[in-house]
Amino acid sequence: MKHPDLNLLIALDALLQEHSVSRAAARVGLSTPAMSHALARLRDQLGDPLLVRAGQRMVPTPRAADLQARVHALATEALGVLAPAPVTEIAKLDRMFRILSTDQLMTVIGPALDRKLRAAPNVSLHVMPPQRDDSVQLRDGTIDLSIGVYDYAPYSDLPTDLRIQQLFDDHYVCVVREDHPTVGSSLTLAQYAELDHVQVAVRGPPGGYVDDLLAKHGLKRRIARALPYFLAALQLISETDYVMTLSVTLVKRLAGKLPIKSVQPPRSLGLESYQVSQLWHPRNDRDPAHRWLRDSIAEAARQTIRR
DNA sequence: GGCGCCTTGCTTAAGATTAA
DNA sequence: TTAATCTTAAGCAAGGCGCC
Repeated sequence: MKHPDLNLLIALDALLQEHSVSRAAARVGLSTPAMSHALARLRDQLGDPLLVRAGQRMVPTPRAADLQARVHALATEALGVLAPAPVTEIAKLDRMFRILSTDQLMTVIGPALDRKLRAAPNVSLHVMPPQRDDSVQLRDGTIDLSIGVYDYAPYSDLPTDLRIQQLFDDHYVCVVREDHPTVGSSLTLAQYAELDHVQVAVRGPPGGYVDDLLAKHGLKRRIARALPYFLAALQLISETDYVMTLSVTLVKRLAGKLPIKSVQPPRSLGLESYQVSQLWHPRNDRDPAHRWLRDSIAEAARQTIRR
């Protein structure tokens, strides 16, 4: 099926608005002959002269006069569809963003992010726990953005169709209750392995990175309690003799708010630092509102870590 | 006759189609 | 996939038409 040339719709609109080939040409950025050719094609296609000479002027035929309002509405709509997305006024933005993040990261950057988001009073934020594989929901559009640690499996081979931006570097520290009966300011590897552990297992069953490192030393720890939330885990730590290994930025953020103390993990364990990043689907790359959200998160992270 | 506007013929470039 | 060919639309130059 041969489709009509929709450029002719724009040309016809200009001709019916201007009642002049030369002015219509100037209006759409064509030469006069080019517009004249377009008028000839329109005449041929519609079987009507559309504009006819009346002295030095061109006047519309009844058919053209009848089409004028419809053509103008269609041309305006078409140009609107093809125009670049309007610049978003953040203060007037009315939208809900859905992001995946742990309570740990929201505790660290949440207050600073909230201050940023207040620039858009009608923006709301729905934070949900991370999934086994965040990329699924990023791809299908059910979430807008994911914040987390993506430099380990299953994300070490991050799909190339997703965008990632590093937010800040973090490393591990151990915490026990302030008046723990056996733990001082540091831990030996043997002591670390002997203690009962609390682990926050957000994405799946307990175990993982720390256990893999212990296994290299022929050691194994007992995970006495596995919880989905960091704050609940820390509350538990403050009232028991368990030990927990977690983000130093979270521990700093909560300093003085819980009766816990941070303890150097055993150096020989080989815990490495890691990067916290935000992840999104490229369909949102050029969405001004989404870009504003990403910039707000990045700036909130910078402000929080600078402290 | 001069001027302004539109049309027409020709050339060129870009995109589409077809064949190898 | 590439090259050749065809089609289409734009611009340039020139001519036609109507008015003053």
